[in-house]
Amino acid sequence: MDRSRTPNVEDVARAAGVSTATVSRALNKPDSVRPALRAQVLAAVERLGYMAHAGARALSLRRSGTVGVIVPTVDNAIFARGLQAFQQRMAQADNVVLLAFSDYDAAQEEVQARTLLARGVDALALTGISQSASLMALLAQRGLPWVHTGSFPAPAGAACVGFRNRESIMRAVRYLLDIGHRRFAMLAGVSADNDRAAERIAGVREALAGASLTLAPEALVESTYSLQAAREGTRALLAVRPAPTALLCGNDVLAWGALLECQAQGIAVPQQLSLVGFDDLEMSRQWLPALTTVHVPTEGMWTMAAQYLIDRIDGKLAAPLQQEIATELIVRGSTAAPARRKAR
Amino acid sequence: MDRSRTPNVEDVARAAGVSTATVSRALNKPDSVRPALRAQVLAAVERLGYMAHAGARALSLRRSGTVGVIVPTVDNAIFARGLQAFQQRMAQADNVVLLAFSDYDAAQEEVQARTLLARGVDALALTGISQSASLMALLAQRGLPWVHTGSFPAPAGAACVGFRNRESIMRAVRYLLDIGHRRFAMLAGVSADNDRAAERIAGVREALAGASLTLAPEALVESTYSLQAAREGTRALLAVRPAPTALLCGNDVLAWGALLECQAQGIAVPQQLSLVGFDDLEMSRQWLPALTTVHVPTEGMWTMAAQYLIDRIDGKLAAPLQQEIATELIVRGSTAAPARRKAR
DNA sequence: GGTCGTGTTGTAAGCGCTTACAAATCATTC
DNA sequence: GAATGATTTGTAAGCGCTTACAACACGACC
Repeated sequence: MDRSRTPNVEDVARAAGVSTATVSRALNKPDSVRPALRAQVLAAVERLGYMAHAGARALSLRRSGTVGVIVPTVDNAIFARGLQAFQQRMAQADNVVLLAFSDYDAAQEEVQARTLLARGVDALALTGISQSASLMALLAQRGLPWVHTGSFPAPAGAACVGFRNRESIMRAVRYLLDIGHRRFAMLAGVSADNDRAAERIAGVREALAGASLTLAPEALVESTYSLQAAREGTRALLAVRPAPTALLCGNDVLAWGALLECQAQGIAVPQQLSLVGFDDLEMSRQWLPALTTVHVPTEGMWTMAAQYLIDRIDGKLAAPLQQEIATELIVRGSTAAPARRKAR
Repeated sequence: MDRSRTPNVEDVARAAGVSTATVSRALNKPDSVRPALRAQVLAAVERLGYMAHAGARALSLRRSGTVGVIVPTVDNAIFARGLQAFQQRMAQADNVVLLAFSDYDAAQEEVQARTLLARGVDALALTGISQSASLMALLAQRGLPWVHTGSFPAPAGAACVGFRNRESIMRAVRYLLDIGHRRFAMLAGVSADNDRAAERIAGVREALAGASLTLAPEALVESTYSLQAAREGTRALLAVRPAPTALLCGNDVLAWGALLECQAQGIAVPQQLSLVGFDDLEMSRQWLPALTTVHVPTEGMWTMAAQYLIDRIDGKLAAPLQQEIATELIVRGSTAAPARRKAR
């Protein structure tokens, strides 16, 4: 039992008294080899602890069984959940996931994508649609299947599984308008290199315009997605006069920051300020008050994205899919009609 | 410009008017080829959009440039942050990260690990030390470098970068004892397949024993790491009589759940109940009251784990490293001396 | 018994890369 | 100018797997 070398097909073939072709067949299309032989082969495999060399396999199969995914970060639960769903679906299809982060930066995203391509991924999942043009060109040129998640629609020729960020947040704004709000502020995500953040800002603007309102420059703050930054941003917005009665947040994390800042300042939510998030993370449900937010079916979305790539890799699907996901406004305790008299 | 095939070394060699060996050298050890030729080669590479086939490369180099990591989940920020640090360090070293999840289940962990091994990872990072014996045997037998994170020490022969979970939480308990607490409860993580959760329970027990106290069976609840479950667990613990004055939580997520439940029940923290977490996530700092918790330098820990694997892959390091990381009790607003008179 | 078709197995050619070794080139020294 | 050594380049083998194709075995049928 010297294990000077990790065993290869040839070793297994010898041990089982068959040819390498038979070993390969026994492993990859069991039906094509007689049961007796197959058993011998599998026994030898077991005995030697054989595992096919992935590189060699990729070389001859022209596919690596590997799929890349790039998310901005995984520190936000929305991506954490999505990534997990994606990985799970991929694992079921016997694909393994190569992970990289863009940190909300298109240049970094391109660098990471190139690295993944160099590793021979069979497909690539990306977040949003604000990738660099050169990255898009590269993917198209190499004929690699890829999909954008979280945004809809995607540019022509590209596949996506996502939702309309603009329309989704517009529903929230209209709801606030309906219950009487007129003075709005927005704590948005950083819109550079982030179409979703940008679209949500645009959505708020558009919905307000529908009610002949506008968002004053000082009533819009872009913030990174940390609680710290969100609190600072909120502080600035709370200082605006006349004070806003409703604060729209680019996502739930920002909304949590806003809520914490309100608690710290003793501002009652929703009595003095209505707060709306976006994403509907678990914590938003548990918070006190529970957060009114736009629900996004993240797991389902990423699972569909994974499935699309799988189908694409298998050649079961020829054309790029553009799949729209429905979102839903979930009204909870953080929003209410504005107080009758001028607040504060 | 027909691109019927993705270009290979031979295409580049032809285009640059050199041999394939020179192309390979120009790319991998530039110094060994004359500047003039090197420039020709790089130009051809650029022109053709050449990218070396990773599988072929892995086959001939006997290494894949790929490292696997298995975490229980990424839904908890502690792993999200760690994973990100790990990926970043690996990317710097030109390694790519294959991700899989164990979902706190040793059997699933083994399945996932086998999949990663089959994909030819050069090394593997694991969470904790409660892996199945068969997985450990497999890794040892294949001679694959691997590392356990978050636990210290690891079994002989294994490498780890982690901390002493038991001693870490004991400091928290002693602090509570010091400020006068005598009635304790613990909202622990599920200890099956989770040495960290188990050690933290053991630590609480041990520290209490040092003060001649014990944890009554009904004063210990094991909960999964969701806010929902944590709240339910807390509810049970709050119903224990005499009521506890201090609640130790297995991690920050559980502590958040506990805090939310207290808020919902109108129990004042820390006046009526002192609350301690574990991990020191960003949110714990921002919360109101801010959470007293055990700080764990996650990013640094995972970065060191990554570095260890890199060194191991490069052969720069021969023996398994057992690296202890220091933790620190951070006292914030969620703990205080118990009220003088019997609570409630 | 010979022929044919069907199903199973083996032989060997690649997949694309790196690198040991051989060959060629070039500078240096006598 | 030839010999020597150092440096650069090319040739070709080999990494481990899959699979086209050839070979073979076997039963059915005439």
